[in-house]
Amino acid sequence: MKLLVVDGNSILNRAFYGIKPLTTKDGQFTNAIYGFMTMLERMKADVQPDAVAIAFDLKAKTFRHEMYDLYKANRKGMPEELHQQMAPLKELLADLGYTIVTCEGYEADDILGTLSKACADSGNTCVIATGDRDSLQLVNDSVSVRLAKNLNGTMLYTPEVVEQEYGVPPKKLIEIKAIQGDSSDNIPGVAGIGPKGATELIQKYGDLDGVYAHIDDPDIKPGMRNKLEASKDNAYLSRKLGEICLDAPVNTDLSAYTVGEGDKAAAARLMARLELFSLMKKFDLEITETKEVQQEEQRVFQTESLSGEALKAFLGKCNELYLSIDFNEHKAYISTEELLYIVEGEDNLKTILGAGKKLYTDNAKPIFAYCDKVGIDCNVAFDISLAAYLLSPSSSSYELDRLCAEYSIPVAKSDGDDSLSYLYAIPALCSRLADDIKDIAEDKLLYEMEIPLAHVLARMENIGFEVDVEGIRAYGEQLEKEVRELQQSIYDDVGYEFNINSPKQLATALFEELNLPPRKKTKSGYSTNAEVLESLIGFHPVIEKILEYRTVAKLKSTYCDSLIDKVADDGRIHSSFNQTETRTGRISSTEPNLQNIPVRTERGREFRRFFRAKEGCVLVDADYSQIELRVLAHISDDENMRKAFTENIDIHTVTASEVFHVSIDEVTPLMRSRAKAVNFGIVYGIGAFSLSKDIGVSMREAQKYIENYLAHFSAIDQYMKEVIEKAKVDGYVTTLEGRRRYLPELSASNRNTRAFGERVARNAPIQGTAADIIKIAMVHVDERLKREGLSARLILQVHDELIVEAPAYEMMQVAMLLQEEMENAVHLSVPLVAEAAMGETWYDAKG
DNA sequence: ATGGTCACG
DNA sequence: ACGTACGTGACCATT
Repeated sequence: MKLLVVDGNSILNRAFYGIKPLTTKDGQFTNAIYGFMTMLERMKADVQPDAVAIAFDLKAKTFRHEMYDLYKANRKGMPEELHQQMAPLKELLADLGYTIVTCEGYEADDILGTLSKACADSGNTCVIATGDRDSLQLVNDSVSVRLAKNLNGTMLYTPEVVEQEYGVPPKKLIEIKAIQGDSSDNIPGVAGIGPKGATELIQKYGDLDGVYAHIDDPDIKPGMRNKLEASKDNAYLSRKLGEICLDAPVNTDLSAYTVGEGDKAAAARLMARLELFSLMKKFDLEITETKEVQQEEQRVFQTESLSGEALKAFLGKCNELYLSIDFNEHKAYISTEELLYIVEGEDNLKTILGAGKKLYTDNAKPIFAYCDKVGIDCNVAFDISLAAYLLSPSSSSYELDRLCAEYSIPVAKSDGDDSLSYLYAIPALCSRLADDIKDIAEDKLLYEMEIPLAHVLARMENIGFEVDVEGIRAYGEQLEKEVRELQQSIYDDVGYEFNINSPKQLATALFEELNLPPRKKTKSGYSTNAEVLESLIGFHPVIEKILEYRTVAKLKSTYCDSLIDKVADDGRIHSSFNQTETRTGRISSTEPNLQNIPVRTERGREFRRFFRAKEGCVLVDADYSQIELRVLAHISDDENMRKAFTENIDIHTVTASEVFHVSIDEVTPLMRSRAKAVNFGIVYGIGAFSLSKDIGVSMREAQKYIENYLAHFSAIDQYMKEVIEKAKVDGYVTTLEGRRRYLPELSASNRNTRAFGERVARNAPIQGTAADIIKIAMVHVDERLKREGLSARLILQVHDELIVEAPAYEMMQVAMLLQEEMENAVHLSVPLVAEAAMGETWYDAKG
């Protein structure tokens, strides 16, 4: 029989520190649980044990452990984020049928020792899974150790491997440790002797007693002899501290550790509560029925096809449709009390969507897109993904299966395709999410902003943005030529050919071959980012070439090659606008991302010449002026900042005048640009360090700017403090329209994590409110364009900028309308200002 | 899959 | 003593 003994605390620690923080939407940390289960599964697969024992520490009380505690006293206690994961982990393990072993007065180590000895004594074998090298002393012919390196990797230690690595058999490790000590365990050892010396001594004299018996041996040099004699007591104490107990009073009947059936349903519910959905998949678990429903007979749903007259008859009987549509297959799935109807074919699809019924669906945008394409009106009443996003904007997925698990919605058994089973849950999910949305007062946000916006975005995606493919191609060839020339010139300077795109190879070239001074390290080596390179300008002519190369190569690969790839047959780029991606409420753009087309440098900006209005049309582009600072002025109600905006004075100049204590006329361009950086910093949750780096002044200087700023805009200072305090109490911050962002980071024990949470608390209401405002404007602009019978259409949003493609003769009307709707989207205590410009291309239309 | 880098607001 | 401004997405190299 083979027993796997898991060192619970050690593996949990590995998991906790090895995986980035992960929390449920209400802030329960789960990363260690996730990591533990992943590692456990992996170990089980590797080891193929007949039984599994999982050992955990209890509070230690024996002599050895009292001493141990004493020495451990300066160790940090378990952080709260880890501690809160202990209980659910143990519960989960029990639900999965594992036996947890603890023992009053003994540590997990001692349980490992005792069980491994019991295995060996009874002719069985044992594998110890741990992250801690202490257990290596337990290795023998019947006992091996799997040392966890990281999430995926373990290293197997047999007696041979131990001897090869340490130069002594496993039993002697403790003798070495007695001399060497272990600072992480506060085992003192002999001061001044390290691993090398300790190993040599033990190899020669066998054990600690042997060493002291031969203390006068001439092979022991005087210096070492003195150290050994001075720390003799410590050495023997260390030996005692390091020895693992082999007779802890735990059940040594191995059959007790066979993995049982457990309670799979409970395990599934717990994993769902912990939002560990990938684990659920790995363990092949799913929520089938909630507890209450379990009492009843399990419901089995049936599917039935519906079309033609039967479909019309069905539609005649209902006002609301709960449905999900697969547009690839042209199939609609309609969920009712007892049946899942499957409706196939485009004609039937049009019948359903155009019937004027209230649609409750998991994803409205494709429905809007389809209806728009085929020219029918639909009436979307609810969108599950948008509701779930508003409820929990930090989630990574809003798929039905996940949501069912998260909200404990039972998924019934289907009589056919199991992948359809969650579609039955749509009505229950809609009802539950609608209630929750109402509870947190985000119903207006959902029904009046996000759902109508989905329609606008669908139209924007359908319409697309015309591009001049030939223009891009020609520009690409020009850039290509430049890249090649720079590349060759860089090779000549460095003296050999290498991949300039590889940060690693570039670092070797710069910091080893050319011996330039490295400035900053990354996880995997020396940093070669633009900031570092700029600081090296002047050391070697190659630096500027590399910077240039980076810029040109980036333009070529990201903005020529990939953009050309994305042009559809209609000569237009149809980006996807994602409405459930960002944690602040902004939308994002992918495939391609049209929200990061270059503008800051002239060479990059050229790309905007290739984005153009179609024949006979122009682009009308309007952007908000300082929307985030205006939002800040409003929510903080700072008199001085409000005044600047009300009187329409340039805000950066006002800031400069205050920060530098000069009059408005004395503000120089440099002062203004520094003040601009301060304004940005305030919005992001400023620190003197970053500000100083950003504008190139000393930290002292930067600190002074910030102080001056907050002294003058004192309501902002006050607001920034209050918003954090409130976030700590509530657990979330909100925007003007009530959009929430939860901040579990604020209760973290890690200082940096907490500081991050505080910056987010300051930034999210500002960025999020600005996002709310432009979303409202988009819905209004779209409505008005249609209401006024214009054929102009919104085609792009870039956070504070809207682009409309309009027939040339509508240009002025559209510009007026756009500006008006943007400025009047909401009414703040300061005016909102939007400025419109027109042109044939994006380049020309941008102010 | 992850990290480094860099494009945007 | 440590890390260091908010929010994104894409590309490339590397594991």
